[in-house]
Amino acid sequence: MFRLSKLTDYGIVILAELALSAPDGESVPAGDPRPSLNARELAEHVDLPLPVVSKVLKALTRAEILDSQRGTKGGYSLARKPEDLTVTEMIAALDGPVALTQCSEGPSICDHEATCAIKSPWQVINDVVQNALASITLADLTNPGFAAQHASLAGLAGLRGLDDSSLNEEL
Amino acid sequence: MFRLSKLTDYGIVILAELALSAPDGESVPAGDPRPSLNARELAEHVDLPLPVVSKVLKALTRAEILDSQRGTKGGYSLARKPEDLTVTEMIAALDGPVALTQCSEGPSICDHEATCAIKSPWQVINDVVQNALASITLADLTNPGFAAQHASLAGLAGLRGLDDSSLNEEL
DNA sequence: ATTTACAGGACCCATCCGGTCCTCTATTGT
DNA sequence: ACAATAGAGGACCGGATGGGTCCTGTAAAT
Repeated sequence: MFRLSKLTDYGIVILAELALSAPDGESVPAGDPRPSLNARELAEHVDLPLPVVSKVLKALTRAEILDSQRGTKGGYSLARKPEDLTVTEMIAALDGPVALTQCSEGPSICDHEATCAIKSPWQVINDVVQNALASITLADLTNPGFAAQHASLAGLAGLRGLDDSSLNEEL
Repeated sequence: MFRLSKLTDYGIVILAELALSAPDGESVPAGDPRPSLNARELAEHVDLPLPVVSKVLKALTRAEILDSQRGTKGGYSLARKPEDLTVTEMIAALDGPVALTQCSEGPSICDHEATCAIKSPWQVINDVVQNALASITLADLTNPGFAAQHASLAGLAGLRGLDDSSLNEEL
């Protein structure tokens, strides 16, 4: 169906929630290990069952996107600044690496390589998508102006039409 | 897993095969209703089971991407020129419309709209991906130089870095 | 020591996808 | 008119995957 899994969707929403709760540039000011929110609080904010949120948080921690702290006062916080976290990474952490087709995962996996007329173009398509997603960061997602600014521009970010001058000023 | 379905993958390969078999610009020269290939021939070329290929061909015909002809000497041919068929359309025909998340499908589908911090950015992400895919046509896929030409450029097609001058000459 | 909260993994169920098959209709050629 | 060919449409089944829950263990704070 060419859709991200719900878990991934949740994950990105949760990350946005965390970014909004730690509005300082340095989410973890190095001296203070107090995590911004714990799983229960996040589940409430996002209005999803705690076990689900918990599952997502664990995956994000394993991917080193979040830092976790155990114990009483434990919880989660962003491991990096929102500007340094791309959508591609979020997806990779929860849905696995972006690979639109099996042959995008690596060579010699597909049985039909011999007869396939378009091996390498797939790789290009994959890269195009991956980079489109890598161009958006968590900071963009939580920036209220982002959607408005890009609503009309988004249509131009493909391989063609890149000489449109209005694209040159970006946030 | 964020992957296209195999059927979609097959479909694109099959379309490439058809494009290569009808190398003239006008795949159907209007006067001659003889389809280029039938399902059995395509199945052989692509080395996939006939029923599978057949299923894909039917879907592509329903989407008006292919023209079909019944009876003896029947078969399939491209309904348009390869330059006028985008990857987005191929995907939509076989996998449904590109909608990375449920809320990309339309408003008021998601239960969490009230609490969701990043409704509209998703729409932007979706558009970015969709347009990245819309920038590639069937003609590109069958062009042997395409992959080589774009291997190094593909990384630049996101929302940032669009002022790179080397992107301006496209095929 | 107790309580809190994360870590890790097992588990079940619903859904979807890949693949096959059967029947029907349209076209061509004899 | 008839037979042969080829697409149209849809039913169907088994396996894989994803969504969601739960249980046990471990680390930190009071």
